[in-house]
Amino acid sequence: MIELSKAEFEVLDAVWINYPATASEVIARLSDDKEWHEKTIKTLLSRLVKKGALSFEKQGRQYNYTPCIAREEYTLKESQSFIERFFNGRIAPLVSGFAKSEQLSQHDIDELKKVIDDWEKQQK
Amino acid sequence: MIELSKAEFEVLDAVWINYPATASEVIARLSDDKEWHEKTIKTLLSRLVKKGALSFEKQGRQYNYTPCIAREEYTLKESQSFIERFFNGRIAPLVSGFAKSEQLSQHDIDELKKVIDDWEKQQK
DNA sequence: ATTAATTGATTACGCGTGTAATCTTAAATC
DNA sequence: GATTTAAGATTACACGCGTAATCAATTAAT
Repeated sequence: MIELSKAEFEVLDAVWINYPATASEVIARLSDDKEWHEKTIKTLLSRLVKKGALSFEKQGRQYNYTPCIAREEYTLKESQSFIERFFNGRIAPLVSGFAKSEQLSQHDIDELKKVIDDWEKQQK
Repeated sequence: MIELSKAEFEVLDAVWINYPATASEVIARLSDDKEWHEKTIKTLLSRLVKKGALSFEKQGRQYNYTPCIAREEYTLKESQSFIERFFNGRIAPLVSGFAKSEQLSQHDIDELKKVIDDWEKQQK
């Protein structure tokens, strides 16, 4: 699995919004939330390329970056390893922890029910 | 929030099994799964103390370590920040990702249903 | 055609982490 | 009491990461 740092993931996340994307586009997308210097973001883009998380094509003197993995795929892997580390690979204890600490809203519950519903239909 | 590295968490996890625990006990508990040198584990114990995750009492020339936080508390915080980073703070998409990729067993579903059930009883 | 601007490449640097080795001191043994 | 042992304290060291600054080269502007 490609291992990304926190900052790298946030940059990749900005690329996933819409791609291919140039460095300046990514910088623009991040400028609202982050106080990152332009240089910092470019460093992170390079590191993402080096790690094989982004590819690029030259377009004039700029690069057009494209993710090499889908967000869903990446977050699934991360979720798996997270749940493995903290909950022995079982997902219910995580949800249960949220429930116990009042972190679940009715909306969350409805969504979870739907996920379960869909799963059961799928099974049949 | 106390920030622990991966290795630090694994050592703390070995203390949570049963405490207070001496360094040698922790080393023994970890010896099955990990190839860590005794010195490495002692370094990690010290760092956990320094970070405020463990306290200790001298017992002869040994230390008796005790966690300063409950496992549930720590994993809840970690879960929150994980879900925040990857799923915008919503838990259902995580579960949904597992479902879509065939990572859920009937057993998981049953557990999840129970969590939901308990939550709803609690609500009423 | 020069010059200015901008892009990516390269270099920088302190801190945390994984992974111990060495030092110091106090307890256990002879 | 002297010596060995073993526990924690201190030191080490390379690599990744956050956070850029500087360098080199190419395009845009004048």
